Amino acid sequence: MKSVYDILSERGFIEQVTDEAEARRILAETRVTCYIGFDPTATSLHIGSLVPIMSLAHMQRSGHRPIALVGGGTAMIGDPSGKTEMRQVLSREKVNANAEAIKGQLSKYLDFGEGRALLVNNADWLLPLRYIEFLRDIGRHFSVNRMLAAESYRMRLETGLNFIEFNYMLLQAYDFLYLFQKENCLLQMGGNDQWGNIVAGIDLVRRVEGKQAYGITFPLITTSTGSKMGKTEKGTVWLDSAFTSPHEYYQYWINSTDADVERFMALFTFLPIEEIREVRNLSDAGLNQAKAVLAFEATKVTHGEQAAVAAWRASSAAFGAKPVEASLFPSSSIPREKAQADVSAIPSVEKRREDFGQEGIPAFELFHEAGLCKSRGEARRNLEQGGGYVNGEPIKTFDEKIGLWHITQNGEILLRKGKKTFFRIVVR
RNA sequence: GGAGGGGUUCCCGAGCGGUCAAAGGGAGCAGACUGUAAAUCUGCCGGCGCAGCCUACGGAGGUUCGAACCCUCCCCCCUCCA
Repeated sequence: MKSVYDILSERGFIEQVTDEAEARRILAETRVTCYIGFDPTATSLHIGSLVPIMSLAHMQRSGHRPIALVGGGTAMIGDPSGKTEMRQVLSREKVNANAEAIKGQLSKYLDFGEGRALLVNNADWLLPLRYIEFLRDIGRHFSVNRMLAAESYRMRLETGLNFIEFNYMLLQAYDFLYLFQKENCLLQMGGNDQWGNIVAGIDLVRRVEGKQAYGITFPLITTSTGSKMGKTEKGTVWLDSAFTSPHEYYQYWINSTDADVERFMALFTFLPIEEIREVRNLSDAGLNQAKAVLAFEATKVTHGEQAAVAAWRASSAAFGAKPVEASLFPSSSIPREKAQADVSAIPSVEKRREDFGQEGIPAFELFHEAGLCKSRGEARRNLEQGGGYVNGEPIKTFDEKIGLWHITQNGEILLRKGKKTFFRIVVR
């Protein structure tokens, strides 16, 4: 049977490991408690946190015990690793609020049932720390010389690093020690920029406890076009449906670049790796079907089956997509029939008939109001450049009137910006 | 504390009295080509029904017909010295 190490490895989760042979062995032969830290810097996690989340989910599926650590304490310091500038320090209230929100999100991916997983907040043990004791017990184990040599600090040595940030490494290392002692946590994982912090934790465990702990880092995920993951015209792709609707989430994934499909499926869905490998043999229409499966499965993981189906319907209807063949990705629960024309997952706003008046509303105003464009000026430009449509018909001038006469049988007006951003005006 | 350098539009980065809503690049948006892809080419890229007006170059004042550019004070960052 495959161990979770094999699974993570073949799915592209592993960038570096501290002691590969041993890490492999303990993950194959014992039940391991492992942890990853999440920064409560916003009220929602975004796509960038998906790799860590998925890795914990794989751990749990393989019978190990994951700990999701919300960095309510460390967020008050700010991790300088790999950053050019100092991060803004958040207020304590803000950090607490964010930590709570993130806890809620994580429980959608992991089962925090008794003994299955753990959710902790390092504010609980970091905040009560006493400075002198901490320095004596923990600080003494750290070599400033070695810290200065760390890759994660190098960038900051050029632009400046203040003491509070320099301390970050100690706190994170202490987290590891604490979880090692309290929960017998043997493994810390994290993004590759966390390598220095993770190794510092392993070191601390060895010095204090004389025991061996382990670390795994994930590769930094970028799209093959070179941009960072999870950015769209509307900004960050969040995991919270209040910020990024399931439909937008689905659209984000289905718009993946060809070259990313296989890699993303392995990282962001639970489909069997053998089926994912088939992507290599696909091209054109087949690849587009694979993208639909990627989008569907990824949406299912964070928003659930029902939302995924709704997003699939809306997307298929809007773009006239053909159903995914039964032979492709048999493990996927994506519907195989032709999607019924249901656009209800497309973002919408309600308007009253009176709002349109006799004359109708100028298109650029409506586009702005619908949130399709950030300003009227932008709407104007898009429309002048031929990027606007009502019910599929191109809008010719930026102030073309949109009125009651545009309402279709289902009582809606369908707006579209560019090739793929749709919006519904539901008229009451 | 002393000496020097610097804070420019989403990011990098030019500008150093008018011709500056500010070069160039990146990101982004739209159009063409396509497969809801990439690459490429074209246009756009502060706000406003926009040949005009308003708001902007760390903050507050000042000099000037006119300031992102000059002066004063303040805030923040960097380097060297203490």
